[in-house]
Formats: sequence, structure tokens, C-alpha cells
Amino acid sequence: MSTSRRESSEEKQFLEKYRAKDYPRPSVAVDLVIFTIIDAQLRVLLVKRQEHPFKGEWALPGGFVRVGESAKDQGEDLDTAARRELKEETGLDPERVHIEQLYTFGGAGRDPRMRVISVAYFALVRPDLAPFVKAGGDASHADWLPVDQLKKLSLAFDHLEVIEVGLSRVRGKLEYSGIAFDLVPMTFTIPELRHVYSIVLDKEMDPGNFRRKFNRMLDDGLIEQAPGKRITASKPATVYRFKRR
Amino acid sequence: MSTSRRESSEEKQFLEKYRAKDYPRPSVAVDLVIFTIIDAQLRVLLVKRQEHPFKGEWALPGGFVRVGESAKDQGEDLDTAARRELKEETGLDPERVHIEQLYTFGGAGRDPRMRVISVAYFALVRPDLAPFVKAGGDASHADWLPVDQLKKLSLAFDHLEVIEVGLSRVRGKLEYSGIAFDLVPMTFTIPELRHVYSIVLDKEMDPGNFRRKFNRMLDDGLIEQAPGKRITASKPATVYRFKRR
DNA sequence: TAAATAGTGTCTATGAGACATTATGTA
DNA sequence: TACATAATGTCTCATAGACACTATTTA
Repeated sequence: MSTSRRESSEEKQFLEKYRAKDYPRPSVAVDLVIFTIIDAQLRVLLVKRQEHPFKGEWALPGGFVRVGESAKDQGEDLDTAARRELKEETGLDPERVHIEQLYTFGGAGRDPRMRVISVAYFALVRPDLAPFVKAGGDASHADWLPVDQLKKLSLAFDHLEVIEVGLSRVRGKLEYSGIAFDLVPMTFTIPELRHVYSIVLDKEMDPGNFRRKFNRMLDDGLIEQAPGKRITASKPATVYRFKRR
Repeated sequence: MSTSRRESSEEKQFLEKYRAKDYPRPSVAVDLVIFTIIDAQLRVLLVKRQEHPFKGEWALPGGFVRVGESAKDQGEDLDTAARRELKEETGLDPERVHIEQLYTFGGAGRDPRMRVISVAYFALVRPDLAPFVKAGGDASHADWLPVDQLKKLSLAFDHLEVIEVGLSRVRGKLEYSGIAFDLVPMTFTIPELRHVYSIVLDKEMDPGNFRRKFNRMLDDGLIEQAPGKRITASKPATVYRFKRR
């Protein structure tokens, strides 16, 4: 270590500058893991690749971060790039969709063409908005695929791993954050919210115990009752909505 | 959205290629938030910048990711870059230090010279290893600074924010992961481990309640007793060590 | 009236927080 | 013996899981 230390004061500073200007740089992309629930299944939005490599295989939507030429104009923020891609790929207003940085994938060789470092984001689309996503034609090359059917599919790049990281993040945050409200319409019943938990966590939730948790959130003022009742095949359910935001 | 959809099939694929090859790329760096505990204070390793911008101010250790020229040789993995920097900056064996990706900071303008996207990692150095870090001379420009004194300091770039993200991550993981064992020597007593919690979370931990938690970990086989006793000013304490790994 | 599902209540186990008490070493 | 601190025990409260039960609507 004394060697690496000794070279740091002068030489390293020089190298730092040198590298930054003249050494090869990676391309930086954002990839989006966009979840929704359709037909009681947790699904991810995937696009079919039209070009090599991985032509014909499913891949995450995404694109390159816009980088400016000069020090003055450096381009767009990472978060901005993610929201822009979301808008471009789904047509949805990024303000109405939960989006959050997930993890950065930067293994050498993950893209066979060149060095690409991908900053992955995950997003949650309310199921009532999901149908609009493919509305604008060009339907064939994008689809909501159930997450439990991905392993059969052989995805492009390392995108299966990216989705799995996203999935475990969503599952983890479901327990302690208000993330579940982003997977349910603006108004919802207790059983509806419970189904979200069941589907995402892939296990049955006890109605009674879930109701207790729900009532605590109600007491905490996180949720409030909404007008009307949800008509079901039997007893209608009380309708609620998320407060805040 | 129909517009963005319509242009995607042909034009967008073209743009994707085009951009990747000819559009400006950002520099990608790894920055390290390296924590340890010295003198009952949680501290971060910082280096004093020798060059502009932010000359003379404290900054996180870090450096640029090595990127290859060709598609075949794409350079080093992101994780490899982080471990390499750790080794270079501290002289410590990356195998003996907990290191983990934290978050990616990519705001435009965060480096005034050019566009730099920084993938931050955090690391935890056992306090018995920390003294070796500055051993190899060139001592003046790197130091372990207490985290509760950083706000007075005006750090370079957005590094204060990076540290704060790191801090809240460490605090969060302390509760449910075995991260505390990476901030304690190989062998430790119950009070010693409790002090780690107190220091990191910045609140007193009840000895009795902490002991309960500790004993559960003992029952779970996570910890085992080590030979000998730790001599204190009064009653000696039983010594334990972390099992696994 | 039967079926279905919304909604309630209860028992138990677990873990956290507050706090009192005992045990065992050193000076 | 006095002191410091390691180690134990107890009481209470909040939450989770399992499960039995009641209420209300539709068909």
C-alpha cells in the first residue's frame, strides 16, 4: 500500500485528469423495470428487440442518457433521463407514476457491442393506467409479461437479473413503505389492497390480520374513506383512498 | 404518446445506435464512503483535494472506472473498480472489508469540469484495521473525519449528500443485517457490539434489551463464544466472534 | 334462502422498551 | 470494602399469525 500511496500525491492527480479527458468512456443508459398488476398477475413491461444483439428477444425499455458536449451544458440529470424514457416508452405522465432508482449494472461485457453501464430504475404503474400504455399503435413490440414466466423466456443482456433485483426491492419495500398504493387505482377497498400484497409477495394474506394493519394506517391518517361503495358479487365493500402526496 | 410510439420502430433503433457511437459519453467514476469507528465516533475517510475544482476541500476517495477500447476488452467491472480504489486508497485487502454498492449520482453539473456520473459504494472497516490505513506515509492528505462534524466542513462536489445517503443506508441495514459485525474486531464482547449500535444510530441502547437480541443471534448460531475473557476496569466480559463467512 | 364475501373478535407467540436486580471482577 | 460494569430478570405494550365467527348483500 505504501507504493500506491506514494504515487498518489502528484502522479495520481495527473492521471485523474488525463484519464478523464483522454481515456475511453462508457456509454451510460437507463433501463426501466416497470411493474403493474393485470389479471391478478404481477407483470413487467418488456419490448421485443428489433435489432442485433439479442434480436427477437425481450428486453427492458430504456435508452442512453443525454450528455452535453461542454462543461456548461452537461445534458440531462439521471432521474430526468429515467422519467423521459418512461414517458417515451409508456406515454404515461411521470408525475403520476412512482419511479425510483434501483441499482447500477456495470459488468464488463454485459453488452457485446461496447461498454455500457446501465442505471436501472423501477416504476409502478396503477392497473387502471396500464391499459393505456399500448394504446398508441405499434402494439406488437411491447407487452406486459407476468414475472413468473420470465425464466422460460431468455431475456436480452442481463435483464433477467435486473428484473429480479427490482422484484426483491419491491417486495422488500412493500412491508414498510406506502408502495402498495402505487399498484392500486386511486380508490380501493381493503380486499383490493390485500390482493396487491398477495400477488406481489406471492402468498395468501389473512383477511382479518390485514384489516388490522389497514385500520392502523387509517388511524394514522394515511388513508381516508372515499364516497360510495364498491359493488361486488356479494356484500359491497367500503372504498378508501390514499391521503398525502 | 402516439407520436413517441410511432417513431420508435425504425427511427428510434437508428438513433439508439447512432447515439451510442457518436454522441458524447459521460465519465464514470466510483466514489467510496468508507466508514469506521475510532474513539467512539463514526468516521468517514476523506481526502483533501490538491487540485481545482474544490482545491483544499475534503472529498471522498474515488476514481474513474477503467473502460476498454474495444468490444472485446471492455475494461473492469464496476465492483472491481470499487475494490481496486479501496485497495489503492486504504491499502486494505478488499476481501477483508465489507463493500457494497450504494447509489448512483448523476446530476448534470455536479462536476464543473465535465459530465461525471458517480457510482457510490460504501465500505465498513473494522476499527482494528483502521490505524493501518494511513501507515504508509503521505499522511497529510487523508483522514478519518467524524460524521457529525461534516456539515461545518463544506465538502467537494455533492459528496456531503453522498455520505448522508451512505449513512442512512448503514443505519437502516444495522437493524436487519449482520453489518454491525463489520464494525467490530474479529472478537468482541456484548457491550462492545452494543457500543457500535449506540454510535452508529446515535442513541443509547439498553444493555438488558440488547443482550436479549444478542442471545437470539447466539441461539441462531450466528455468533459463537470465543476463548478468553476481555479484561475491563471491572468485571471481565465474555468474548464472542461472528460465525459464518 | 343459499352463496359469497365484507368485516369483527380472540387467543397466542414474539419482540421492543423501560427499569430493577444480581453477580463478579478490579482498585 | 467500594466501585464499576457484566449479566439476569420482570413488567408492559405493540404487532403478527392462526382461526372462529358475524353481517350484509346478490342471485
